[in-house]
Amino acid sequence: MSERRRESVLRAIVEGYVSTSEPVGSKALAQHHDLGVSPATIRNEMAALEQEGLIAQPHTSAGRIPTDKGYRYFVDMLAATAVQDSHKRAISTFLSDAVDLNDVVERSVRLLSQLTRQVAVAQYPSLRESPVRRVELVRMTSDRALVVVVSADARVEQATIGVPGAVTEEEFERFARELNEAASGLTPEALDKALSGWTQRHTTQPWLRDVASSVVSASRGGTIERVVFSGTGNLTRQGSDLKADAVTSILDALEEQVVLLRLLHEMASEGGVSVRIGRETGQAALAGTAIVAAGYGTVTSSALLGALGPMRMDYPGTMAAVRAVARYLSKVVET
Amino acid sequence: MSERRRESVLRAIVEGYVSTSEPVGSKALAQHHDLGVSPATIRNEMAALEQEGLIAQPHTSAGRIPTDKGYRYFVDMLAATAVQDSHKRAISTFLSDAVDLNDVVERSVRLLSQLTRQVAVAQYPSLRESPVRRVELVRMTSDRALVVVVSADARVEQATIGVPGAVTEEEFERFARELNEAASGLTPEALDKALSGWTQRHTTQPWLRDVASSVVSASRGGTIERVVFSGTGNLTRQGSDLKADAVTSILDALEEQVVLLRLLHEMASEGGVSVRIGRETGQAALAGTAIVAAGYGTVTSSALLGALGPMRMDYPGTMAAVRAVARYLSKVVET
DNA sequence: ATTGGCACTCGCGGCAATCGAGTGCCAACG
DNA sequence: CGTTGGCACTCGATTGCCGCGAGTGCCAAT
Repeated sequence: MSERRRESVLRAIVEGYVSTSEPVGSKALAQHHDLGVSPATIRNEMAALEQEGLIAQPHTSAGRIPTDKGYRYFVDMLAATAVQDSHKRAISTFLSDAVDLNDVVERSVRLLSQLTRQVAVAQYPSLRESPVRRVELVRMTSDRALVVVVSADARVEQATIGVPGAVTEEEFERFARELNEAASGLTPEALDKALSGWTQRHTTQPWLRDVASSVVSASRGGTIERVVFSGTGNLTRQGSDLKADAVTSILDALEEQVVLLRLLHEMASEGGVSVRIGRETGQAALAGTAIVAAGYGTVTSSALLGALGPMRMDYPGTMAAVRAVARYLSKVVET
Repeated sequence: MSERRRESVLRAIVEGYVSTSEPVGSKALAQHHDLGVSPATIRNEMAALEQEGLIAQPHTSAGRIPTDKGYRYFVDMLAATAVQDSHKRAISTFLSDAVDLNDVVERSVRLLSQLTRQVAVAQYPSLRESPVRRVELVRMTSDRALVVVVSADARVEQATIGVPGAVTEEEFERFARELNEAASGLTPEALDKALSGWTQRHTTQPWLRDVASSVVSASRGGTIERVVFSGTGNLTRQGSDLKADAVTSILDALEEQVVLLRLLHEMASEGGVSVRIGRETGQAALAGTAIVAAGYGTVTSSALLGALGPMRMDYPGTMAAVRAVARYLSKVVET
């Protein structure tokens, strides 16, 4: 009972089940995957694998299918698979003519969902440390103004704040100029100090505090972390194991975002391409599904990109696609 | 055979089928909906309704279900239904503390999906005629700049353009100032003229044309029209008639956006709450589904909001909810 | 350790019988 | 003439049964 062979059997079972979506038995396995052993031997190995909890049989008289643990073992013994050439080409043509960050992320997620035939999710870069490039204060009505913050990496954040009607146009313009001078080029930490100094000098104008705080929050993290997704149709597309109520809870979880964000954060800390299978997600709503994710971006602005689908998933292919898109995305975001 | 009664029968069939999702027969109908007639009479009416193509029977020995046309007739004879008090309260509490337009639209769509238990869709206001409030030109790197346009209704649009490296900081700043002066307060038409004049005066700087065109396109329509949606989980939630492949094509259509946008545009022209049932949508992907939509916003910035679900839908309730949210949304957007 | 053989399990597809909801039609009634 | 009760008929859904075959586990032989 060489360890070697047992792994081959597991691999064959996973591959067989993934491609046919039907439990695979000892006979078919011995025939097709030309490992020079008889069905009986394979049955022995299978029994052992089942003992270890790596495979299971749906009913007594059926073949075996991998369990969560089985998929996990399979993934762990996987060497990195090369990306298909067609995929490579798709990535560069699809992403080359994106116009801004929004567009890049949106295209990426759409592309990834097509390559993997799964639901693709992407978290927007959170831009923790992005310095402020410019701040604009625009008065919209007599009692409301818009704060527009342009960060060094071409992101534009906005917020609405209240302004006392008593503030004249000239005063307002002056404050706007001062603000711009005080804030330009500063990182969030420096910004915080500089602006608190600024508001201190104008204690008669309490609304400036709102302005300052919105600028600071825009520079650090910007808008609330957001997740976009694409390819939800793949969840119900023919060949998906997922039952209707499973799909429902996945869709709900996607829209909830909170659940997903927490999970992605956890995965982010692992580096490289990280995979969560079934229960490993820790989310009841995601039972029966697996997520493949990879970080993208630089140290200063990092986020995640991934694919979500039924546990019965082409892991090598999906991992390769996720890795490739993440890598390409990193390049684009960095420049 | 009073016209009156036949309509009652149709109404009863629709209501029955909507609530139970099972074909309704003459017997059950006579009993539950206390119209003082015998099953036999109802059968006669049913035969007539079937003749007119308003109802149909799935199999010979089953009750009747409404056809597209039947639902349409039902909807047309519907008087406006009052909104539930709980819904009213939900709307004001849910939308009251939204911070900006994005937030308002996002909350609305989420809310509507909860109230109707359908997929809610919303188109962002397209702001056709919104004058420009301010234009900022920010140089990001030596050869790229960001154009930020703030429109009079507090929308911020952005675009990236290329700048020749030869342009100095001083020149750049001067152009930025000129642009701002030339563009402020102008409507798209005036803007177009003013900016073409401006670029004419600087024929040595062809990149200014890019700037001008992005400002103009930002002021009219702004970014590409976008549709957001929420509640996709409702498509597969228990009680939905939709079969898996129907759900797939709906999800695909939602992500496609183009299809949906065209449909919404058509519906926009009808005013009030407009309903499209089954084939009426004109989209093969939306067979078996119905859309209830209403416009929101003012004359200058209008867009649509709606609910999409299986044809077997609570039309009165959905229409009331859509109407209510659209009305509330109009109020918020207007101010 | 591997293998062939063998009895056993059990899901699935096909088939027949039954059931019952619902219909259409017709004759009778006010 | 519209309404109603009665009745024969249709046909999908359910149930029960049977045989098939894939797949297993175990055991004895190599």
